[in-house]
Amino acid sequence: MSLRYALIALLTSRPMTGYDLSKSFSRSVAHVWHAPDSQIYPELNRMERDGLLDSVEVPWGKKGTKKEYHVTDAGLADFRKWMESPLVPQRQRDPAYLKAAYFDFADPAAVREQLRQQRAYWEEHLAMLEATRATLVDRSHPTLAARIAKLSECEAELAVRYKIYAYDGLIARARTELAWIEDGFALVDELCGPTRERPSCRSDSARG
Amino acid sequence: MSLRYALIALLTSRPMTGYDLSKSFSRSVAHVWHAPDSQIYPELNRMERDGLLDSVEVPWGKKGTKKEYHVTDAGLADFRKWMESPLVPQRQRDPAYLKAAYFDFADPAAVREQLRQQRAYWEEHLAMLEATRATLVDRSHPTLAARIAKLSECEAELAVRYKIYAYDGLIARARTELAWIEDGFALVDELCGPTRERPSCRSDSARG
DNA sequence: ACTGTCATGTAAAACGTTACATGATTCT
DNA sequence: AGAATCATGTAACGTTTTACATGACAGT
Repeated sequence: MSLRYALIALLTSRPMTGYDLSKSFSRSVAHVWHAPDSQIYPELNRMERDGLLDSVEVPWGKKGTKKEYHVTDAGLADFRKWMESPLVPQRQRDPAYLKAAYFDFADPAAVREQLRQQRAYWEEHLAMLEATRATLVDRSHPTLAARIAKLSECEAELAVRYKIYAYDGLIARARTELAWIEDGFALVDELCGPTRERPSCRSDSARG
Repeated sequence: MSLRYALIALLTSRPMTGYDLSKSFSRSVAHVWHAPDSQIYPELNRMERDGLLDSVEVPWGKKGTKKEYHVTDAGLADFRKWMESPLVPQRQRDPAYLKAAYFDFADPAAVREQLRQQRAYWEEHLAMLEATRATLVDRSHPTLAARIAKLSECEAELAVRYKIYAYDGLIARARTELAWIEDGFALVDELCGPTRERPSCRSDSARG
């Protein structure tokens, strides 16, 4: 159901086609809520059917047309209702922690390799979050710019600050993950030795 | 697919019935991977069909029987293969951050209420994680105790330390969330004032 | 007899992923 | 002419949630 509200959130800045949305999505909302194109188009159709969106056919080139969606009053009301409704706490679901709890079943070499991959992923993710945060601070982020163009300076300040706040949370989370991964390297070194592939006490009984 | 490996992980400590598993689940693995009973029983059947588990019928009371599952060699091999295979990075999917980015669409009062609920949830979750971590440190955690009973002291040390490591990560994450929530309170106070329900600049144009 | 725990699911719907499928337009 | 981008999906499959459903056993 959050996909629906992520789409409304984007469409409050300006009307967009499904294609625009799927592009904007990957540049902003996807950082908090990933969705592929194949989920976006059908959801847009359902939202229009449910009266949350209207669409206008816009000519495109000589023969083609595209559908530009905009949020209806009902859609905006629904979005506000969701925004003010209590959040159901997220269920934990993270394979990385599940694996970490059972690292003793894997080779130290495999453990280190996974930690390296996780570190690479989170470092890249963090860099992207910080870059995006910077475009919010200087208000050059396209979706944000489109949104605040319609607002007073004071309202714009609110919109910007909350977006920065969300990214600060994501950045803090990424840093926490990276610190945990570094602890993982230290732990493997301590338990298995920095060079040996296996701890000296390791026997087959623990592995079969 | 992680449900399957979470179940094997639990069953490596001792054979269990579906009921045992669903109880153990909520006391340990559910902290990293939630699953309801209705998902566990069918998955166990599929895993037995796939040769990852064997089951023996155990009499229960006068007439009843129950099925006790244990991991097969194929199951253990599959688990290890998964343990050593690269992790696909998790897609971000967190409604809390999506909402936070659009807090300007909600009443400050509603925002504060949601922050309070989130804080209550994470404080409780953190307390549970710390309590569980303590039972790992003193080795009184039932599933862990069953597991390490079969291991040498040195192997047990490995198993225990990695589990503590996983909980340390979850605890760090919970603290990061709580710090972010506190920042949220401070931000709402700054932008909307500590007592007023709305920022002075607020007009209808930003809300419809 | 009643309550709580043990025991095991089914069914339907919602949600999400992956692969496939097609064609027009714009830029170089 | 070819490549990149714009545009819009369908189909099949797998996962997850929610609600429902049933009954035996153990302790008071």
